[in-house]
Amino acid sequence: MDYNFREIEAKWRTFWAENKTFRAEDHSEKPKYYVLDMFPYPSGAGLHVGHPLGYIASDIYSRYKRLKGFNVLHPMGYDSFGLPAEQYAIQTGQHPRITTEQNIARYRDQLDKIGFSFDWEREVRTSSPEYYKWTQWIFKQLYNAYYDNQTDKAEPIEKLIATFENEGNTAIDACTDFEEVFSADDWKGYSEEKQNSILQEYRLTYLADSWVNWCPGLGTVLANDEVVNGVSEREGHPVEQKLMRQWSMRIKAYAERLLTGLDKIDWSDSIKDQQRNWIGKSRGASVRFEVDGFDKKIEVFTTRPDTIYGVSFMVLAPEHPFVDEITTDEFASNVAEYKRQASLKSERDRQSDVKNITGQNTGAFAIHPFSGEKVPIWIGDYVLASYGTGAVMAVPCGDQRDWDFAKHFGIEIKNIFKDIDISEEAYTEKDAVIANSDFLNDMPANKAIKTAIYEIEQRGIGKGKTQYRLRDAVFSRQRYWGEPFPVYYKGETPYLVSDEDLPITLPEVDKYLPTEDGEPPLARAKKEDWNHFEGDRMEYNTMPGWAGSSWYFLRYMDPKNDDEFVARDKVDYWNNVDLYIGGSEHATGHLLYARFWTKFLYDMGYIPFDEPFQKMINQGMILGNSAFHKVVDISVKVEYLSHGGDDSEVTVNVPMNYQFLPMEEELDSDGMFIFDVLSIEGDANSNLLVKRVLSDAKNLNEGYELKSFHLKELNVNFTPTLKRIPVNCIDKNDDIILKELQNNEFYSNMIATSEDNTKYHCLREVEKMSKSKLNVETPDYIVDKFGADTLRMYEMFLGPLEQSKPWDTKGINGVHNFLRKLWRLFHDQENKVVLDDGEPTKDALKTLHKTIKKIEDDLDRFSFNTGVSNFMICVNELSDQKCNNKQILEQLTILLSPYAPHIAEELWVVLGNEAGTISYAKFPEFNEDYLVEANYAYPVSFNGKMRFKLELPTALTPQEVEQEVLAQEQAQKWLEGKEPKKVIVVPGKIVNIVV
RNA sequence: GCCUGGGUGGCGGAAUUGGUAGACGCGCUGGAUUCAAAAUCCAGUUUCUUCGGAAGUGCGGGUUCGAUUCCCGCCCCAGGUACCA
Repeated sequence: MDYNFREIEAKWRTFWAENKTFRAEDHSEKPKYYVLDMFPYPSGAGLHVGHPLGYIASDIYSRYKRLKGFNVLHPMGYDSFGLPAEQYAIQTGQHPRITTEQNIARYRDQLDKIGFSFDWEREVRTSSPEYYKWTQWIFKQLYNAYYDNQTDKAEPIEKLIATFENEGNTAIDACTDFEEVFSADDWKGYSEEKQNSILQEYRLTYLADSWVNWCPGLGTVLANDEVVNGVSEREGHPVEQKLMRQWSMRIKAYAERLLTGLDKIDWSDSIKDQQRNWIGKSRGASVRFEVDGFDKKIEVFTTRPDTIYGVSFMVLAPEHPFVDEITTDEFASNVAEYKRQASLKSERDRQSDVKNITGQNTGAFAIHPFSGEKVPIWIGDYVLASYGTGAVMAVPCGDQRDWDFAKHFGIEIKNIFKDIDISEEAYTEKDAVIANSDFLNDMPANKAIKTAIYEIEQRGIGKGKTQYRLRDAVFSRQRYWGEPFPVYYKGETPYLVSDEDLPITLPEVDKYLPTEDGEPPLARAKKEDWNHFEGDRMEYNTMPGWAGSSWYFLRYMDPKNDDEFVARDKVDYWNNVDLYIGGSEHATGHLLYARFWTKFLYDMGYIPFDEPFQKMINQGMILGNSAFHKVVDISVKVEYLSHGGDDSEVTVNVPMNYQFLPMEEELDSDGMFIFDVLSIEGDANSNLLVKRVLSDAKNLNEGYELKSFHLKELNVNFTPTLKRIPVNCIDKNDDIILKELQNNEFYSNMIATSEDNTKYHCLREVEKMSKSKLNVETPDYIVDKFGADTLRMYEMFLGPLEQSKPWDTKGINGVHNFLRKLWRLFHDQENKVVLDDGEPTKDALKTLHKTIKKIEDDLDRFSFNTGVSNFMICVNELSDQKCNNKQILEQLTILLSPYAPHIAEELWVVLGNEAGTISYAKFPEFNEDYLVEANYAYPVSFNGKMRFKLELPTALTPQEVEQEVLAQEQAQKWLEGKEPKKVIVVPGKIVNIVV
């Protein structure tokens, strides 16, 4: 073998590990560069080829930056708290820590094989007590802080308490939903418990009864971003709304800064837009409508205060607190019935049932704050209790839902838009001129909005307001395998554990299930099971999955520090992440929470930056190529007679199920299975089904002799169904490899109707790669067969990093051959090194410098796929030139080393360099002089169509070029004797002649 | 519906500021080598063609000497999101 990748790669992997080649220094004269991957959850399934895609890209970039003279921080770790290990623990009793450790070992093994330049000394695991000690500590900081709207940052809670003691809460503008007013004296008179509960209303993490997404299937609550279409994101269990006492994070306080911060970071528009939509800022006004005959005011939020004269009714959410009180006797039973119906509908139904308009009149009226007219108050479930105030002023002419509602129930539709027809639908554009609206008449909408808000504030019926869709994030989970809270209770009042008692480690429990009383699993721990116990009890909840991942990028800077979460001098040096690579699925979860915590830690003065990830690239998914084949289900009931050693006769009735794998010719034109092929008539030995049943019957009845036998029942489903075939049982022509399939335990009841492999051609379909879809391809297999360098380059060669693309091993030979071709530049037929020490040729220099330029450009714009192409072009050209010049090959080797580090290390030594030094070699310098040519082959086009090329000196002026071109015989031919209308000469590019 | 991407040979894809459309690789076809196969090497490979050319980057228009690239209007695909007032 010429290019022995197995030997080479094993050798350099060991070398890097032993020499700690990729250790990052915390302080350096070099400029720093921080390249981060989203750390993985170590699942039991191991890595498939999609996982390393982003890691390969970030590794290439890290190695490139090292060559460019940067001190690079490129760490890796594990997001190792999570549900799957806990579910496994519930099923098997194995401690999640053990499962997790096993999975991490497997991940590490797989990662190591790919040759990543991680600094493994900095590894972090969110589930290790040394790590979560600091997650608990950050929680404490959040608890001891509130958000001051005046300073526009988080402040210590002591500052708030001092203000309460001196001035009460009127002097404070803080982020809270607390509306009661108290004086300094009131405050001082409150009990500790009362003070504590008021403070909860201000703290950045707080305990409150809140409506949560309760998932009975998982026995825990979920955050909004973990719920998709009313079911849990990962497992698909239904989710319902439930009022529970939970820890929450006051992320709302940061809504505005999370929005504006997006402008200064280099992320994709799609992720930024997702975050903007999630935060959901809308500007408008809150307006209070008096209820006729009650001392009550309904507050609504509207983005269109300019349309207030178009209000012809109001709609409250069925859960709105006023509903029962204001409903008239006449409508009481209908309203009660409507409320009941609405409560029965799951969130999911309510969301999906958009077209169906429902509602109910309450009989009550509100007073229009400007016109004084009475407008009816309705309830309807299209108004959400959880958004805004749970009530809307309905303007049917300007809002399609209000219009539909009004039409459906025959409510008046007022037109307040000048010269606009609203008889067929509402007019929702903000560009109309207002009419029939008293003081707003003849104003364009945007002016009318401002005027209306001014007038609303003047009359004291409301005020201009900014509303956010973003909700505070629930921070408790009723699970075992997560960070315990640094919290204990005296009665119902929570207290923080002091810093010197951290971490509160996970206590051992007998089972990982909730208690009989429905308490979380930690409630099973006895007092002595806790490493620290205070008060009446410890907190039973654990933190959600996103707790540990919200700050892990900081810990890599100082992973072993036992005194601080990160030392200030280290975080000052490394600063924020320069390049973050990971999937876009975390847009509204991890990426938002990490930004939130970063801003908080910045506010508190612990870190010098308030955006964690300066530039982010979202790699696309690698999709699997699932295989399907038609199968026919057959169930058989067999009755047979046998007798055992004692001569006793036994009649046995056995139901058996089989699946037939039919050949294409065994299906008729409608795709129906032709029964003939398994007719039980005829020779038993030649009939596959009979043969199979006989052999199974024998096995079933061991020790007995089979005497007679007949099929009692035979059911055939003549319509074949498509069945997934594991992709490792498919050959490169998409035909099933029968031997492989028959070895698979899940296919043991399958009978192929022929022994010939080529008869079973599979349909392929591109889907998400997953274990359940039987389309998983592992990197281990590729590394074993082709080597890590081939895997790295091939994954990059598949297509643009950010694009989703199907995995297809067909092209892998091309990349592997490229590396072999590279090897052959250095070696002769006998695999002996043959290098030329002399001066390089002009052609070779040109090829090299062209490549330097392209590779560098490609890396700078993260175009790794074209990078691989350019290496191929380079090696093809050098091969054609028969170039084995040492200087050229040395530069090429450095250039290639980020992509294919193992072979580069090997060739680097072949070239006579010291082992291991290539990682910190100097990136080749591009010199344009080598590309300067005396001549250029001008493409000459006529009316934009390229007709021929003409080689001309590059020094010619445009006029000279024009003359030369027109003097050509070919040019005259294309002119057909006519005079050219115009000749355009772009020097060094193109000549275009207009005829 | 809205937002963000995207649509180029048989396939993955390239064309960075408007300037030779299809780089590079796969696959396929033919040839060389071989007893044979694998591997390797060479040539060809957008389509149609009367072999002169003609058409061609989802569709229809436009701007331009020149458009995959810019503008307008559609269609389709992927991802996100939604009674958000």
